[in-house]
Amino acid sequence: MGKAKRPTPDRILDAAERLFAVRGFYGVSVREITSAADVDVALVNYHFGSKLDLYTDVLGRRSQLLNQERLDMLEQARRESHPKPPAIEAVINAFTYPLLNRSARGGAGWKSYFAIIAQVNNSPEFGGTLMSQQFDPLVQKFIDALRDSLPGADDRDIYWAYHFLSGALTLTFAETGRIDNLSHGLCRSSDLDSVHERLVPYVAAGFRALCQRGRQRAAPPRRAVKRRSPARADGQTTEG
Amino acid sequence: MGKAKRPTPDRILDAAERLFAVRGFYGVSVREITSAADVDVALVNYHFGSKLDLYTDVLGRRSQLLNQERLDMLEQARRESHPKPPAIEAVINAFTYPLLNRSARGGAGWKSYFAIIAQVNNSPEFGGTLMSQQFDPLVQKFIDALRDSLPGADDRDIYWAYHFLSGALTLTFAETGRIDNLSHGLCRSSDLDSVHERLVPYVAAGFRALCQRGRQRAAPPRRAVKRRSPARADGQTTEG
DNA sequence: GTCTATAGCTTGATAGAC
DNA sequence: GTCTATCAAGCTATAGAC
Repeated sequence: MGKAKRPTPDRILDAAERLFAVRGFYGVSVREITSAADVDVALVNYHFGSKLDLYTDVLGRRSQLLNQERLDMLEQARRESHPKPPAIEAVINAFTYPLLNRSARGGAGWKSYFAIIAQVNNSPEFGGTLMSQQFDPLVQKFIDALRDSLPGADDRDIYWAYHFLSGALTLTFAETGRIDNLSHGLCRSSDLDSVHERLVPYVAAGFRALCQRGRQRAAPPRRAVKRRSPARADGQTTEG
Repeated sequence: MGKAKRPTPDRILDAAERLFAVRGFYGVSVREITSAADVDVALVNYHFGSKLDLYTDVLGRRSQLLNQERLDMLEQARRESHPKPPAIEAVINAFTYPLLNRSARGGAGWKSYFAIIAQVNNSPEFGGTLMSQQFDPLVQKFIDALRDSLPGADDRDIYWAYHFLSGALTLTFAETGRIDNLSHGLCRSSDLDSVHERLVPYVAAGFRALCQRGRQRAAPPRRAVKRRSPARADGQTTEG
């Protein structure tokens, strides 16, 4: 970017984003942030308030923009398939593509943002509140779209299937390098195009398998779902 | 449990586990841990060494036991279907059931342990090293089993599909309460039996969809997110 | 094995000068 | 808007008495 000095609040947000991405909320001190941003310590308090206020502002800055993109893409998918509901692949693509695209090609700031999202989503302390605050209105709209695209599905199956999608997606954002170790370099955490190419069909198949379970419809879906094989090795039951 | 006082190292591990589960490695001080364990501050250093040593010991204590259970279950699935490889449902069940069962019915300590795993898995700092250290030898065996059960599959598809499973599973462990908010109480984070019932068919369908995909040619270049760009509403390809 | 004591720093937050 | 100065509290780690 240009050599012109960015406004102080932006400098603080940028530095905070970069540092929080690696060590999380508690692993970074306000002093480290202001030091990296090359501004005075007191300015965090002046511009943002508490450290937690800064943390939420770091997330909100990009979440807002992102949610608009995803909503636009969902609306477009709906328009294009109207009057029928779009295929779930299109819905899942609208949900995931803007994220993976920004992380892959949006620059270091976006990558840091997504790494923070991965941690927040999996935090017992912040996950329930912060994630819901940033994303739930949007997610509700996607849940509605999935419901339209999966007629007759049980809502509980849709919510859990969404939960699995959320976990797979945010672990991807963490880019921990673990799949690099595991695959001896065959796959790379940073290769988000490979992820996107696979995540959509994987998740779509999962949604269909769950939501078509137990349905006694005569009309055959596009693809038969294989019967589950009960591999309860220890004889215990897992269901109440 | 017995009223007899537990050994100091166990008291420290228990308290550390409980506190790390909520606020993570940096969000908890050694003093908080020893205070909760009702032992002296200096005893962490004496019994474990550094704070990070304690953290890894908290994980190792249960990971070891768990991995043995999962391996036993995998071997049993293999024996039962021999000479054919087991269905992938059986492999995925052996991978996930011991975890979800321990978290659901193993008591508070296990729940805390899994909450820590969720955070570590999604941590750019610890995810690559700590998770690999605790689980990769086991995961390699499961990857081999999946390969046997999915003849002809591309290894990259297997690794990425495993990655998606890992993310879905560990987000479940975090039990953040977010799905409770989202579903207005219809689903509950703590209802791990509902998770297990759905995770296995979901993941199995995802594996099959990925690994049985026709050999696809190179992906088309990525499109911009803007309105005029088609959103792949047809679901034919996921490359957006 | 346990505890006292402490070294040496760092923490988040802010009051008040400019 | 920025900076100096400071607060009261907390931090990890350890040496040394018992």
